[in-house]
Amino acid sequence: MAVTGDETETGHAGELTAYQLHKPSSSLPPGAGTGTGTGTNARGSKKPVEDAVQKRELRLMKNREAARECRRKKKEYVRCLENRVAVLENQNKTLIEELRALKDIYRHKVE
DNA sequence: AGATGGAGTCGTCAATGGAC
DNA sequence: GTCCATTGACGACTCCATCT
Repeated sequence: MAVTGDETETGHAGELTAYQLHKPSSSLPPGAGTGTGTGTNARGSKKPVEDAVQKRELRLMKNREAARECRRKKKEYVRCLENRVAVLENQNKTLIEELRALKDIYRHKVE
């Protein structure tokens, strides 16, 4: 559980961190990182480098969303499990009480 | 007041499985 | 075989509590 409730909009969400800016991007095609020099071609058609960069950005964006959704679902799942545990614990308590009462009744009968 | 550690969140990468 | 969605793992970062 978070100490405070302010999960969203705090921290570094939404802006580039030093880590993001400097992290080596292994999945980038060779030469796509700097955007200088390589990949220039005739005008008109989209440069392959630009295309690759755009593709990468799209992929990152989609994966970012997917990760968010994945975490949301996981949290929901855990919440459900915790709920279920609480319910079952209650049931268990009730059954134990019931058993105790029945045993009492039986004991009085045989005595 | 500053250092430190723990807990939580986020973005990214990489592996994987399913659909086509 | 390729594409895409999902998810575990990792590092970066923030916030808060506690210690010195």
